[in-house]
Amino acid sequence: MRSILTSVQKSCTLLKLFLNAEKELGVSDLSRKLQISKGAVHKLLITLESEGFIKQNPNNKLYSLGYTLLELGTKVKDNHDWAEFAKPSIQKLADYTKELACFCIIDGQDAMYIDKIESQYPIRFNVEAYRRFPLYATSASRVILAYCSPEMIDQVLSQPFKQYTPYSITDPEEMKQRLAKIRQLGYEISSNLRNIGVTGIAAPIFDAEGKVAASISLIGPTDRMTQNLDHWADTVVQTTQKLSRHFGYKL
Amino acid sequence: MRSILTSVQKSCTLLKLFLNAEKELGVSDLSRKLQISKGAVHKLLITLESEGFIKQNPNNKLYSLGYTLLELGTKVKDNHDWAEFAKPSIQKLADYTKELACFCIIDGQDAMYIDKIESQYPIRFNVEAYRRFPLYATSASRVILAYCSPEMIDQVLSQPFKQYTPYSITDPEEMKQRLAKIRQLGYEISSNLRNIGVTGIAAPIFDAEGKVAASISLIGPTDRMTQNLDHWADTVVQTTQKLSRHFGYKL
DNA sequence: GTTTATCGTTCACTATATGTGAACATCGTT
DNA sequence: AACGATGTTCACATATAGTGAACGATAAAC
Repeated sequence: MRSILTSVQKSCTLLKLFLNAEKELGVSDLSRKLQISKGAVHKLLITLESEGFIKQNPNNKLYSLGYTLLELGTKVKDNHDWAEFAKPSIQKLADYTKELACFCIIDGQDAMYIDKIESQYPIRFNVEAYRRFPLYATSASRVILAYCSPEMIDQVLSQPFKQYTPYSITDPEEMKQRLAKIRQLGYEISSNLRNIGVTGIAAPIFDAEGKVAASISLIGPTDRMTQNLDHWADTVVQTTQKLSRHFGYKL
Repeated sequence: MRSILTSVQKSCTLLKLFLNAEKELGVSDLSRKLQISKGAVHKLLITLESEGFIKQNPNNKLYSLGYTLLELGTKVKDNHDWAEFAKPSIQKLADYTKELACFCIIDGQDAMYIDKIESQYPIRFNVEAYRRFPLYATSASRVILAYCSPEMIDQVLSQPFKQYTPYSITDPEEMKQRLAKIRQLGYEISSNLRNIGVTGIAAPIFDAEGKVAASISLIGPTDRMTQNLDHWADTVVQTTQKLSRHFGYKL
């Protein structure tokens, strides 16, 4: 059962290389990063270019991501119903608290914000939508991870953690205890774990089958957040519980 | 010189099938659409799924586009500088005219709106951003096509035209004359060619090398548009000329 | 409740497409 | 002018992609 097509896999990896690199990349550079010959990379690029997934800058011969990806990405956004479903809720949350309200989903081994309403305060924190990050990294993703299967949790925690700040958790056991505490409380409040001076409050959303599906979080500067911490934790939890019920989840 | 990788090409075509189809597609359906065996399609899907380009709905086993495409599409949007460059201009245009103002680019054989400011009138027309359409289809794309190379124009006009309305141009010769008129005037005003009761005004933007790079258009209900037609054509042309100069284009 | 049709998945096999590595052309720098 | 780097092309041998049939599961039809 060898069902992975190597050339297709290579082309996917190639495209994803652009996510954490310069806007434009050259053949030799890609060849080194992918560890395949220049000729092969060139064929990949020609093929992807003919499909609009890649485009070449005629001036410097370098390659960048093509507009077909933008077209497909827009289609993905149009597809997912629950972002539209959750939008009124995070809007209401943001209006009420004046802080950044986010809707976060799990996809494979990663998390991703797929909707957000930004804070209107002059001093504010912001996140990047449609960008993957590890499940252990933020309160928004940890409240999802906490309700995943034990195997899933073990798999995620078996990889080394990126230390975003001096306060980031790096010990798997400590993380496990934190996840247990999330299951006990039903939400999480965390500070300085990914960004110094930033506090997040997050709670999970469950679907009709009782499986965790997404989360909602409130993020902002710690000094402002601490003024209403308990009240806002309540508000976030009530919001997610309402959404879970909308999804058909029974307490 | 066989430099097209068939499996990569197939995977790209497969992904693009979702653009004009249901949200979810099955293996057999895709097999018929792609004209390759079910087993091969399955391998393609497994590979794409392992990279996050496709995801399978566990309930009905059907496949849909994955979030990695959203991630890549967002990166494409972040990359292109000129949309941000043009944004103030179309914003100003929309504020002044109260109609839909669009920024349109050419990519390969297609056109695409990559930015727009919508009209605030209760009765208004709208377009879909980040969606390909043929170069001959709208005034926004025709003013680009008009300044393309003769070979490019011939190639585009050699394919049969889609008849969006009873008034749509279907004769290549008639289209050529229209393009000639665009080059003569420097802009185009068109009505009912793609949508009945809708009028568009468009003018091209040139880069430093004098090559056509994009266009700006103003679109709205014909009855409202006709009240200020000449004045607004002037305004659009002035906007594009200003942007062309910003790009380094010399008259 | 049984049959039928259709679906997604798996498998062994062969033709074929793929990746290699070297040679080439082109550019900017030294 | 020589160099080093680039992107591009090519012929070839090997690994691989696509076939077509069989499987099990599911849902519709009788």
